[in-house]
Amino acid sequence: MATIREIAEKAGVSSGTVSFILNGKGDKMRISEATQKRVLEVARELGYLPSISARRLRNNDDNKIPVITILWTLDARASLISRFLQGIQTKSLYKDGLFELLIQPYENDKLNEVESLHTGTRFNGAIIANASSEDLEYLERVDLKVPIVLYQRYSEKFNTVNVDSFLTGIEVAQFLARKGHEQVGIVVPDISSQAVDLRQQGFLKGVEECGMVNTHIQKGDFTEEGGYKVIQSLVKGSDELPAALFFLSDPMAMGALAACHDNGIRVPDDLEIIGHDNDEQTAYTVPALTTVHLPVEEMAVACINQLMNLINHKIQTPEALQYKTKLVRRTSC
Amino acid sequence: MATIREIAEKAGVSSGTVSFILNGKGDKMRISEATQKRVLEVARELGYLPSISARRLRNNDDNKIPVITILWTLDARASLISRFLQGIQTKSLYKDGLFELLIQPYENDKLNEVESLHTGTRFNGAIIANASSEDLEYLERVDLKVPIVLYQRYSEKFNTVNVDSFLTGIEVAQFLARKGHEQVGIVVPDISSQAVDLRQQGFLKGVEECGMVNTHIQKGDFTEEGGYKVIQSLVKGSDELPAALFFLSDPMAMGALAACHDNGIRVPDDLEIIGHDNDEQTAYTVPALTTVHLPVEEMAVACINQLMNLINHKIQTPEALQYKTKLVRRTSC
DNA sequence: TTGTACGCGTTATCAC
DNA sequence: GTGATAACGCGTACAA
Repeated sequence: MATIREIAEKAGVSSGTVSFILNGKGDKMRISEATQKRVLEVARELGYLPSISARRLRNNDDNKIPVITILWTLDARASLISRFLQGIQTKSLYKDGLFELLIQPYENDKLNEVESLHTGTRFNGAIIANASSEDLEYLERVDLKVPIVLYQRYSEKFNTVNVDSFLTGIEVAQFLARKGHEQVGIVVPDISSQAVDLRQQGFLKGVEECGMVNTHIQKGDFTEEGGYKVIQSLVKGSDELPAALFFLSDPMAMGALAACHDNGIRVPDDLEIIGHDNDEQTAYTVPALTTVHLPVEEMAVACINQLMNLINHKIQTPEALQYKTKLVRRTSC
Repeated sequence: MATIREIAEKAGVSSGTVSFILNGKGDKMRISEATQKRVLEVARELGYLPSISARRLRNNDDNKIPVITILWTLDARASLISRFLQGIQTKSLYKDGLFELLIQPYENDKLNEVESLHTGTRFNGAIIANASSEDLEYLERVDLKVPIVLYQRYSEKFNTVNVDSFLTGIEVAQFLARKGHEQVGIVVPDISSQAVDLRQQGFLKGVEECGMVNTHIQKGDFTEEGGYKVIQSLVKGSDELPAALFFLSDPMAMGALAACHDNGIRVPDDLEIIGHDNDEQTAYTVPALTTVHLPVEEMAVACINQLMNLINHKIQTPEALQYKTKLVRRTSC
């Protein structure tokens, strides 16, 4: 809270002297031991916290390259950020030194508490990931001072990098229909998400169009445990199991695989399971998980490029980039 | 690159006018359409990038609460950050609003390229995670302008939050000995890491002390794929399999589980597998993975607390906090 | 629309 | 030997 000048006054020296001492240049500047000690003491008393922006402004290491921030939710989905970063890394986008990258965690549904979106005092541009419906509505409503790219969400107001989630749902349904299934189900993580909603709608539409029956819509926590519990409750219930279950998140599908194993349900013989995202681990589950590949890495690169173009005034009106998902067939389905 | 004043000059207006226009207050300030257009045009030409530190300094939203940065490597271990964040989140440390948290990715072995450690122009304090031996050596050598806490590393120069990795190695060996095994092996990720080295040394020491024989020291990539390949090469080799294999990383152990399944090696009957870290997924592998619990969540909280105390001048001399690992018995071993 | 004081740490110049 | 003074970086906002 205290500034260098307040310390100076209280210690009876000049602000320059304080600066030297606080930066360990006291000896070099031949400032007496006594003064140094006194100043350090006062700084401690006053709880001195250096102003990093003043330093930065003075040092001129600002304003050369833009600071890009990824706003990522601080919940179970935090683990998904690693693929996003890998995408940025492998394209050597990062090494070119054209921007500085930071990740800022925020609480789901509380994007409105990220004030720097209005003040513009933290970054030159932001990629917003996993925005909940509430967060999205907030974004539509307010005026932001900083260019933004939305990842995996759609909006007419902003630049977006997305995938056709509705189509994905349809395609998964069609895939299951081609395999000859009649009764299928879907498991949905209990988070508010445009992408999840669309996948579900697409799937249900596809199921109907293909003449199948959707017997289960289960909700659960967006974790392995959530998926595990879904299977447990299905087993305990009296209902017949569907032929296949589409999990809208890989971690949930992995939990389900474990639950099937524990309950003696053979996958894919007794129940087929299909996940979504194609997380790194899914190729190494037992049995290997069939899942929908989400091109996270490419989308990450696209987000950065879009944002850089926005920051560099190369884009005027919002663009919506669309990527394609792809079914990865392994053994669980 | 261009400042507001340069734009003003080129557009033939004052800097205040430019500021108003660039912030969308042109209409409110009743600045003519023509001028607004001209200024916007010049700003685009000059590639104007607002100085966020100047804004921040002016807005006085600096200097209230400290900015804490987590320096995390931008490699396969990026996924491990989620547990670290969960620890901070659940303790509501984050919600108290006593600090601002950022994650800054850096390249393994290139901590020296993170200049803000010297300039102090980005954050008030940093938690450094996963420092490689090279990075650690660098830290020992240079003078930093910012308080630091090392996570999972030990150094006399800095505050550290750690675990006794050597002891962990010994304890795992003793555990295997108690199970009556004679021939065991260890699988090590090929990254330079103090913690990994110590675990390995401890394990080998323990193996010897317990009268067992270490038959394999395998290296591999720090990923599921790396673990998978280790098993593959063991299978192809002519050597007999050891009774148990200690993987120094859970993802590798999970890959190994998959490889065993694919090669008809029954776990734990033919080969026992034990991992390290107790990642979220390990409870849901098939079979469930026995592993060493690393108290990441508690350590994360400790890191933040230590760093805050450092920033608030409450700690003078380096402290080394020590946490305990714990074996989590499941079915793979 | 303009002029300008301000926020705060840094450092080169100057003084005793 | 010890330390003071003041210009500077750049966007903001208020008085004029």
